[in-house]
Amino acid sequence: MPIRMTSQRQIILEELQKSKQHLTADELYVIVREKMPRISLATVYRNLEFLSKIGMIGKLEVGGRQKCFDSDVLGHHHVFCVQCHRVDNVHLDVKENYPSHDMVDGYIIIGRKLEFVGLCPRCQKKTKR
Amino acid sequence: MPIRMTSQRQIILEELQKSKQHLTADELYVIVREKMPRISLATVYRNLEFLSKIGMIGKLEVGGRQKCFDSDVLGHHHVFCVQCHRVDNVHLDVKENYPSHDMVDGYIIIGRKLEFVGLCPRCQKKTKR
DNA sequence: CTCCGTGCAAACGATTTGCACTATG
DNA sequence: CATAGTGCAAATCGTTTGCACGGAG
Repeated sequence: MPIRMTSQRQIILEELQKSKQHLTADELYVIVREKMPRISLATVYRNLEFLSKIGMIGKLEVGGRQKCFDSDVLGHHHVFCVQCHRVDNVHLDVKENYPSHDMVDGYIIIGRKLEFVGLCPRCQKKTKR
Repeated sequence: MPIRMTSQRQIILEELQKSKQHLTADELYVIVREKMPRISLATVYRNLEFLSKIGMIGKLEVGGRQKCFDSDVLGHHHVFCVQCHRVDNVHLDVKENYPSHDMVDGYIIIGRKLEFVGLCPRCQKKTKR
């Protein structure tokens, strides 16, 4: 089954790669609509789901409400602001000393996710004053 | 401001502790309704939010749709099944060799969350056949 | 007696789906 | 030309909120 590359799929993928950070479905919707005004939000959702399923992009489901999608699938972690629910990338070299189990409690482990929880710069200022 | 302990708050807390695993709001709703049939789902949500805010229980926001709540606040990680979105506890001793930063990219780090992603036993069987 | 907490229903935000139509391979 | 993908609107799911009433302190 070859991947059918529609113009909307193309643009969604391009814009996501161009942005170099994770975006939610409707942030991407706003961006894509500039080039293709008649695209529907449902199509954005369907394509993000599809692209993440075939591994071309990463789906990111951290705390808070909306899922994010990310074209850079590898090698970074995330910080989540407890106050405003903002999510940022962390490029921090973490020595991973996990036991080399690929099986835990009956689960086949296919990945690990390290997530930092904290207070973002903006919310620090808000709290201080 | 003393904590006002209503009967519904009491039961919600008890049942969550009794169950010894994390539950979603409406799983707990079903359980609590057996003892208190007229309780409303909104009350369950409001109390879970409240109890987690004052630190008596833990709120867990991993991948997937629903938030989970957990009376055992400490010392375990979670596995998330990519297929059925089940979440389980992992009691696995992980040597944490993180750099001792408490500040990353402007964020004040207040916590870390390690989450495993995998395929649960049930879904492994489904996939095999 | 004073508020905080409740039940109910309605509102909400994010995501999904049914359908008839379009366009890719 | 078959069938996967689209746009639209309506449906769904989890969660939150406004309001009038009830019970804890």
